[in-house]
Amino acid sequence: MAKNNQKILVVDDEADILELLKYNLSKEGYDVKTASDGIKGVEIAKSFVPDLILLDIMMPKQDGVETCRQIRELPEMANTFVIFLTARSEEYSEVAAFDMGADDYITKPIKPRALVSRINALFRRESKKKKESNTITIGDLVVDRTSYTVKNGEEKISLPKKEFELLYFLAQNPGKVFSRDELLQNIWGTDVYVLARTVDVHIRKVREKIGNDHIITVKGVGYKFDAN
Amino acid sequence: MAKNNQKILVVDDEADILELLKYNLSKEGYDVKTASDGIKGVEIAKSFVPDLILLDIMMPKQDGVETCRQIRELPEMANTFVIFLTARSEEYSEVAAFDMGADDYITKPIKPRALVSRINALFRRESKKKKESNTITIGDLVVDRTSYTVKNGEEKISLPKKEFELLYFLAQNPGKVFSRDELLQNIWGTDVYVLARTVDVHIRKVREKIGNDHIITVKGVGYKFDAN
DNA sequence: TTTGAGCTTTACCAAATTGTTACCATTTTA
DNA sequence: TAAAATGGTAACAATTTGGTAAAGCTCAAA
Repeated sequence: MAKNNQKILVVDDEADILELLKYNLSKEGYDVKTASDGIKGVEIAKSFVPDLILLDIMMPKQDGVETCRQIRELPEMANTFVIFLTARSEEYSEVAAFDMGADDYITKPIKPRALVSRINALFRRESKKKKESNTITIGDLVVDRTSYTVKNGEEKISLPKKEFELLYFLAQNPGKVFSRDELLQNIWGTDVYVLARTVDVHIRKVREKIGNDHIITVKGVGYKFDAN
Repeated sequence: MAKNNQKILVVDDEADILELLKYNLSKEGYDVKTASDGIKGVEIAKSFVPDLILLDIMMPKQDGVETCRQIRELPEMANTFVIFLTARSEEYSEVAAFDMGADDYITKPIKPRALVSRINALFRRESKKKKESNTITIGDLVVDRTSYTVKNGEEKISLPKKEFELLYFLAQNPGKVFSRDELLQNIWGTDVYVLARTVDVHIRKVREKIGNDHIITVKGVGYKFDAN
């Protein structure tokens, strides 16, 4: 049981495979749903919005390549990985698959342990990337630490240091309320003595720039970032 | 009866299956009730308020999908898992099922041991999540200290400090009656002198926001939180 | 080194919200 | 029915926060 919270959708026409994968991935802590053909797969993907889709290529009704194409057209699935499952013998063009936006492919027969560790690695890499790129995407905001900018839809806003740090810190723990003192501790450091009301002013300036909908005041407690 | 305290409702028209599941799940420490069709299932769910419902899809009178839909409309069932039981052959739409708010489905024939471990895993994951998020779930209410919010079904309400503290304190000890003085001691602190009737006003405000069904007055004694 | 622009901090006031008390109506209990 | 307890309302007090402006500070360019 991992600390994980990632969502995975498995699409395959063989019930055995669905069950095998679901069992192994659930055990690992992933939130797994399954679909038995491509059309259902797309449907479920729309509401489930998984982080990763395991997609059988050879399926009746609608093959994996076409399914992948449809998924790639959905904007909410822009950050979703797609891994194809393919029988070794199938001469389905890898090229076509990668052209459709697949990120990887795995050949059957599937070895559960290998698959699981590969997927773990995928997510590890991804979370590492995010950490390194120092970017938080949350709702309609992209908070980018490398450039100290916030992108709100179209416009890219550059924030001064303290304002940025404040926003970045709050956005790292969306929903969690921080008292002014906690914010001072974490952003200003323990050896700086500044009045707590300083935080208010910065909050105000950040709000002025990104809008009032993101940072919420909890009276008597502090501030929190809310992802709507 | 083991350490467990989770409630499971099994709905299926086949008596054999009801018995099989009830036996195995009870042995595991779950509090299991059964219903032999969808209509009865909904009825029992209303009073039993299970944490998980195992729902046969193919049933006379009222099928599982419709039953699930009805259950999803009940606010007190917002945190209840639904797992469909389906014969492999049935071409009942998974999509419809997931759309109705199912969290999973299990294909018959049922393998008791696999089913039990799957359910155990489900609850383990869930309880871990809750611990991490510093949350009390009680009936249809989710009281979240990290965000100072109360979720009553759909709507998320943000409470100011005193009101939240009061609700949180009562919800921590559901069923236990506290006198006004005890509440003042615990929430206001020992060095604050406030009239006991102040508590009443706060209780009233909390009730105004979350409804009158949760905090119960015990005349001559004080207040308690009741999980219905 | 000086200067100046922009950032950070402080101070202060107004506005909004929350907390407390008092009082009367209503309900419950004896 | 009388007494006690609680609900509801409103006024008042206290606290908290938003907004504004000015002083202090930093850093880079001249």
